Parts: sequence; C-alpha cells; structure tokens
Amino acid sequence: MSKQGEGCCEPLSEEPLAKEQATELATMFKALGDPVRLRLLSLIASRPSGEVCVCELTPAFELSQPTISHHLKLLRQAGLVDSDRRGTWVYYRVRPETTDRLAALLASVSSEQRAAAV
Amino acid sequence: MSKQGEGCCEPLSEEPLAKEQATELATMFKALGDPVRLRLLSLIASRPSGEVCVCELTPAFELSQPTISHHLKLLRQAGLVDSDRRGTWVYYRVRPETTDRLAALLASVSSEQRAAAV
DNA sequence: ACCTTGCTTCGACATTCTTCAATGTTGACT
DNA sequence: AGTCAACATTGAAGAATGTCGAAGCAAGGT
Repeated sequence: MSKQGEGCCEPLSEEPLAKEQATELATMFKALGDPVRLRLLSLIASRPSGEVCVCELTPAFELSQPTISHHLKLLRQAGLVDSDRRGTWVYYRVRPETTDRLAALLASVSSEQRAAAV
Repeated sequence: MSKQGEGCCEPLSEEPLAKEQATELATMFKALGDPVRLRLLSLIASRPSGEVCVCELTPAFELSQPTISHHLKLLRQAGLVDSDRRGTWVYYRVRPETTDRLAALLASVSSEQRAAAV
C-alpha cells in the first residue's frame, strides 16, 4: 500500500521484486514445484463442486496416506488451498486469490519481456 | 494433439493433469521456487532492453558468482530463460512462451474454482 | 465405554538442493 | 603465445525435502 499505488499508470516494467516479496512468492511456487502437489491442486480445482475429500485424493496416488497429508499441508501453508472439516471427512478447496496472484506475476513477466522484444 | 482438441468447447474444468505433464510443469515451478531465481527472472524481465548481462546480475546479489551461474542454469533448463553469448559477455532473456504457459495454467485453476464456488 | 474410520503429526532415512572454493573454458586484446 | 576477464563446471558440506511406518487425535457407530 506504500509504493504500489504511488505512480499513476505503469502497466509494465515494474521494479524488480524486493527480497522479502521474492521469499514469500517463492514459498508459493515451491509448493507448486512437485508433481504430486500440482496434481492435487489440479484435482481439487477440476471438481465441479469445488472441493474434494481427502479420502478421494489419497487413492488417486500410489503414495501413503501420510505423504498425501503432508503435501496437502504444504499447499495449505502456501495459501494455495483451504481445508474444512465436516464430520469425519476433511474437504480441500483452492484459494483462487493465491493462484490469481501468481498467474498475474507470471503474466506481467511475459508482457514485460514481449514489450522489450520489439 | 491427441486429446486436447477432441472435445468441442470446454473452457473450464479440464481433466486433472496427467502424471507426465505434472512432472514437466513441476520442474518449471520448482525453478521459480527459490527467492534468488525469482529475483533473477524479475530482474531480467524488468529491463527495457529485455536482456541482461550476467556481469550485471551477479553483483545484484550477495552470493558467489558460481552460485548465480548455477541458478541461471536451472532457469535455463526449465525453459524460463534463454542465454546468448556475445563476445566475452553472456546475455539472458526471458522466454515468454514458458511464463505464459504457467500463467495460463494458474489462471485456469482459479477460474475453475470460481466457477464451482457459485 | 469401546472400537473403527479418516486424517494429522512424529521420527527416521535417503535423496535432493543451495552454496562455496577451486578449476576449466571461452573470447578479446597485446 | 600469453594474459586477463567473464562464465561455466566440478566437488564437497550442510540444509531442506519426500517418503514411510508408527503413533496420536477427532467423530461416529455399536
């Protein structure tokens, strides 16, 4: 809120990403940097209901149940998903604010590059 | 070319991401999952010229030259940047196809989730 | 109260990653 | 050829990560 809204209109070519911000964002990207977690996220998002029970996620992988639980925990800590216990079951859903934020960052990198490549 | 173009028009709620594809994408996200590499990418993209000499990147970090070189290698292997030697210097630039691809994936996850959250 | 089921946490181990110093390689300039 | 500067590669040490089995916790059913 201090420096982002200062300039009037600079859609591209922002300043290079501060150290703290990079660390925070890297945590999110790191959470996506594993095939199992990527498939978990994709599985959760692809459900019409928008949420999936862990009991459905676990058998989708050839991994132990604690391992899946651990990956889900990392996704949750990165802010990519949210969990919700209902009775015996725990349901996970994607947090679109986070995936949107990462998508926007990557899109801005792309367009910065394309703007320069002229 | 085998399964993607089969259906007529399904903008959202694609199938959950195959194992091979997830592995390939995870390599790219993993490359972004480090603060130093994120800042490197951001630094490269933010240059008006679209490319940066390694000799400018190295002093921007409090890390040894081999370490920066190693991070750049990972970014290159992930397809996120491209390098180009001109004389003594090596220039790096972003490959917007790759960042766009990742951005599109994340955006589709977001919109799948939002479509379900109704 | 007791068990059963669904999920998380803990402890341990093998693998991978980050980083550096030392060494190699490439190209330019005498 | 010889030297210097810019990067890359190698080898090694410590930290972080992925995986599992065992144990713990929470809810529901008997």
